[in-house]
Amino acid sequence: MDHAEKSKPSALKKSNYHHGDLRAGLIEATRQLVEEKGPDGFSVSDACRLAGVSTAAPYKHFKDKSEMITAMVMEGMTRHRDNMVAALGDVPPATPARIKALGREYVEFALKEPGVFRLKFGGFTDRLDDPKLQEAGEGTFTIVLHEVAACIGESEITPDVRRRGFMLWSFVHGLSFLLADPKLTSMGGEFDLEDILDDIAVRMLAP
Amino acid sequence: MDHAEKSKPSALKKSNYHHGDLRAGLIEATRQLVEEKGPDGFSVSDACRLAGVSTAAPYKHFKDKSEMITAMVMEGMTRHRDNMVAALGDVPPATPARIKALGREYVEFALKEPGVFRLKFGGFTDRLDDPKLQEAGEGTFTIVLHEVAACIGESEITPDVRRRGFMLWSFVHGLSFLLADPKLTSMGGEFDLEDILDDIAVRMLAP
DNA sequence: CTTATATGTTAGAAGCTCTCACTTTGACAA
DNA sequence: TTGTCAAAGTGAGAGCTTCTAACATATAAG
Repeated sequence: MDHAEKSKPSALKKSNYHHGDLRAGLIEATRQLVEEKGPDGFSVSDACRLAGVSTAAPYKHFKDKSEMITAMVMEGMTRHRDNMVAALGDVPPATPARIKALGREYVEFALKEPGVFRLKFGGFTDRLDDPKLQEAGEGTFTIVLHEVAACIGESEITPDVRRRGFMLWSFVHGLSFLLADPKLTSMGGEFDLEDILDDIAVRMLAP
Repeated sequence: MDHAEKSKPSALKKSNYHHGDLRAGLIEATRQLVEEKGPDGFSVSDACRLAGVSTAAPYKHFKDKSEMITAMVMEGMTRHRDNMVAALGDVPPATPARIKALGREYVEFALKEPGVFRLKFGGFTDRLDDPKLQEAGEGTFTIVLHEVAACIGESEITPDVRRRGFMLWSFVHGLSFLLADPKLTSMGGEFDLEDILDDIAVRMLAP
């Protein structure tokens, strides 16, 4: 492991004393390891080994382990939100199909990155109390609320809209957890995700 | 901290070299600490201090830290299920009120013991792969399925029953997570848990 | 009463987080 | 060009942790 990688500086690296962009490197290593071993199996030391730096290096970029995980989760949330927005794509406005698209993307993220997803909400939430996380979460929820409003013909976010949005979120969130856990999935029996999403959208948008 | 507590042996303790029922003591200590500091903040050492034994003592009862947590979670699941069964109490059979009662109890447990609840499903699930946990979970789910079947007039657990049950579970599960997280609760705005449970029961039991 | 077993203890190895003092490097001013 | 400073690494090590091994003690069964 010598040269030729990373690219923040001008062109190519002369030495590897300085990493280039260790912050990003550590975040990526953290993500990989959390996916691989779960949040409890993760250690800063492991991340250092993976990134090829000494165990003291991270502390130039993060206050502590918790902040390192928070940064990784933050990055995951951004990705999650971007995916959801992208999923709306050219789905016709004010249709349940948009709600469905958001839900599908939500679940899909949970399936693709279960470790990160669980960390976002599940295991360590108490500790991850960065207000930025909350902001980011609220931003995403607001997207959902606007879609719900459009679907039921409201021009603004009324209490009814908020309530339905929250219920939809609850459902999709729970569904994601159950599906992301191999031991729980089986209990649902055989079913099709699309059908389920259709079903809940219809039921929750009904008067 | 000398005498006069624990009671597995005949009457009262002479020495405290032997604890009496350390297994149960450690499980309780684990529960307390997980609630207090979160699953990540928990350490076996802490539990030992709380239980008043040496740090090597737990290993006579549990293979490792993970097994100790698993045991605690297992105990929590039993309690959770018992609560749910008790909540059914004398609610008239084959009514949505029974579904509601189960849902309320589910959420209530999550609010009362958020640490344990999250651990059951959230943070460490990969690691907590004791088949007994799965069994216990399935048992509880079966209770729900029977209630759903009764409500929609089926005499057995058809695919439709299973599907609705799974959706109800998803919803209540997600709701529990959102409500158990102080940062997320606010997003739902002002609302009444009873109303929400009524609402979802009606919507999910509709043809 | 004796003795086996279950359940404690102490000591310690290995590994983790995080700090401190030190080194290297790139950038920028003179 | 060159000198110097701040940013970003490093190694060593303190003080935790988990878990093992060898030893100690109490209880229960004979």
